[in-house]
Amino acid sequence: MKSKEEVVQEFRVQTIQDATMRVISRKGMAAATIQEIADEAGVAKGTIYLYFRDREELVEKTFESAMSQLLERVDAAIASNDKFEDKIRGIMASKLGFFAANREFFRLYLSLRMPEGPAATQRRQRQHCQPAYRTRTEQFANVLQQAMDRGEIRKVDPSRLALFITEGSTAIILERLGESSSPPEQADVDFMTSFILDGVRKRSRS
Amino acid sequence: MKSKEEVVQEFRVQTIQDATMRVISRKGMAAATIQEIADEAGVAKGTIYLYFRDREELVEKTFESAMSQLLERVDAAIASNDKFEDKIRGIMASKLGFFAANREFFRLYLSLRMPEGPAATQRRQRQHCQPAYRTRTEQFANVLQQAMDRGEIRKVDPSRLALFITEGSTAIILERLGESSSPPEQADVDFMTSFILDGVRKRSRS
Amino acid sequence: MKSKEEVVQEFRVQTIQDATMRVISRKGMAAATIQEIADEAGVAKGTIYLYFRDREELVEKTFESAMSQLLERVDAAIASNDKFEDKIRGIMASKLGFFAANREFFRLYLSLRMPEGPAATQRRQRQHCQPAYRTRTEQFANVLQQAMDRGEIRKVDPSRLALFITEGSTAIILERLGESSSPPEQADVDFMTSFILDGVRKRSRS
Amino acid sequence: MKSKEEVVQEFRVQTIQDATMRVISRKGMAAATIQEIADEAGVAKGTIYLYFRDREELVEKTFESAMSQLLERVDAAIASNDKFEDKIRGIMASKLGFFAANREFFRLYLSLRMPEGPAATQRRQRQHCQPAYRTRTEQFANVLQQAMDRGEIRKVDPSRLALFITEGSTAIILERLGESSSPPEQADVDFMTSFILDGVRKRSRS
DNA sequence: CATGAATGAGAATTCATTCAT
DNA sequence: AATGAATGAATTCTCATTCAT
Repeated sequence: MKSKEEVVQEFRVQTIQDATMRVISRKGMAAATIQEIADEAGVAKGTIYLYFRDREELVEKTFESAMSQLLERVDAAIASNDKFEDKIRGIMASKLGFFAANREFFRLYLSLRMPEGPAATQRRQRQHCQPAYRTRTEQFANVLQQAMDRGEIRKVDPSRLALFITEGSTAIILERLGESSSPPEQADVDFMTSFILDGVRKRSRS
Repeated sequence: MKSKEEVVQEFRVQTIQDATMRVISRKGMAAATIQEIADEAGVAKGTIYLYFRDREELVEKTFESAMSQLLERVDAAIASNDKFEDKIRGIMASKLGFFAANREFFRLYLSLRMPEGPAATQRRQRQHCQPAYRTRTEQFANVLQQAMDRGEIRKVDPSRLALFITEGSTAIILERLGESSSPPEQADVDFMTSFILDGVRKRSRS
Repeated sequence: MKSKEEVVQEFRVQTIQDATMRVISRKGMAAATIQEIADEAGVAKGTIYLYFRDREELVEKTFESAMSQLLERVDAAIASNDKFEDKIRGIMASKLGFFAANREFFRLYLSLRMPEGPAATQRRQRQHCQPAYRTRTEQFANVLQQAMDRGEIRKVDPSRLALFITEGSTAIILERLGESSSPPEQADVDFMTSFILDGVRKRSRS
Repeated sequence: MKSKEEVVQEFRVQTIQDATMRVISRKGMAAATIQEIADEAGVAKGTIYLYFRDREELVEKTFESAMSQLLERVDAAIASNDKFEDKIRGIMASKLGFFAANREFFRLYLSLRMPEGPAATQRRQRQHCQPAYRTRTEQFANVLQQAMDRGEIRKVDPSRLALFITEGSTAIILERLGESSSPPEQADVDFMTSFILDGVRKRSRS
């Protein structure tokens, strides 16, 4: 049972993280200032530092929090007993749906996925965040591995495959977010699933 | 016929752009300062402003310049009379080879591919740069369209397909750059080509 | 007769002042934050403001409170009917003993002795505190004056003399506090007394 | 032979250090902000960082620079072949004269002499500066030691003696600076010299 | 009374850009 | 043309002080 303080605490954290996401979405990672995030959240600058050590932790935690929501969705798709095709379909649909509902998160996602240089002990951002991205890709690689073991798909390097598909689908999402009018989600899910499974080669009779 | 001044001018521009690429590669977009770029190029800070209006234009021009080199390579692959599979193979090989030879460029590429928000009046980056990226993807979409017209591949939305493949293969390159020892380029080219053409579904008899 | 409220009040004030002294001792004047003082005192930040107008008053009152303890000791030595040499000895011993027992106070003492500029509208300190320091030196000047009047010592400017001796002995204390192993208090008391009375000139036969 | 750049460089450094001294004198160590120092020096905030790494280095270098001027004066007095009394007189006169001419420096001197807490990794000030103070006292202790060896003064702990005298005389200077009208320097020099040599005990016939 | 979350003024530092030499 | 010293806007983070609970 949560104490009142904990509830308030969580609410504040959530409010600030939401604001962070919105601001990063609007302005991009580098241009999102603490002041603007504070304004967006409707709190004072100092308040943010009550809940997050510094800018870095704020971004990191915000990312992880949003990411875990995505992972939950994807996990559900993965955990199903569906056959491979349906799993893929489910995963693609999860991603698409999630990002459609959390447009803002997408830019954060992209920002953090991009690796900073090795000597990146710079002002703005370190690498802590990659784990979550890695995790997600590896998790997907596992799904692929299992499908290979069960003979549902061809044997290839599951990591490479996971990467290709993950990023490919991300691009589609990115495109959708930029479009003023996109095709229905289902259409893109179908397109991706079909491409992943069968590629693009024309067959005399499938 | 170029005047001596023009030659010097071009040489300076090239020197500065090369330095820009190296520095962004090393430090990442946000941490690459004009000072460091100037040092790397062996010129004074002020000199950079003789050839580029501001930091933004410098980055943009640098990107476009490098991009056009990539496009040249890819164009060659596209222009060939090869059948679709070989074109894909050629395109993938071009990309892999180019980025392997220009590791530095890759981070710049990633930095700029990421769309900045509409209200992007930030300190360190705006969005002008997308054209070149768009161009490349559309160019690839054309290749796909032609292959569809010739009946070499199934009919799907060529833009979506181009995006998926472009980003998917980019991810593989990114991975390669991060690995201490990668498989031979050829292996990854084969993997990608095969995946693109036939997907991953196991077939009773291919 | 003190009411219960007054007792509680005094207790709080004392607790907070003690904490203040400890924290300033540990961290130095500039780095002693209200938060840390509150933590040390085991009260909430706000509580401090119930008993002290602001940081400045807190430090000032703390200083004066501790100072009055020192004055009490010194007064006892002064009030004795001893001859000058013994008074000096007593005063020196009081100071040494007091600061040895209240190491923490010493840094506060030093911090506040230093005069702040006239336009001292600073963040962390103003000048109000000098009175107590002045008082002590003047009190000592009186002792000297009396000794002069009684013909026990030579006639010189008593204020200058008081200053010189006060600060000189303070330096010895400061040194003692910094040493890992000091000579016995008595040795330093003797040294100082002897120096004050007879100076350092070698005499053929004293 | 100094190049023009070096001259300008030194001039800037000097200008900034002078301003630093004035501001610290006016406002005290803790309240002297970079902005105010910049304003006082008539340069922009950023310019200061062209010549000093950070606030700490600025204060430290300023202190050392001024200190070395004081040391020069004192050295001259020490190096003389005068007998002990005259050396003391010379040293006292040097100090008095120096601080009278550099009133501003005095507060800086006091600020830095005061030890910061052991855990003093704080925002404002570390300890680097103590060496210069130490040096000066030790140097003086050497003078005393030599005088003892030559039998000019009694044998006592030279370090303790040096401390006492150094701080005692500092207090006199401090007092002079605070007075609206002080006695002539010579009077205070005489007073101190006489006190140091002969103490205050009244003698039947000297 | 006591609390401590919230506030926001203020400090240090960085770096793109300008401009006199 | 080239330079690099100077600039100052912008940014992060701290902490004394207030005030609703």
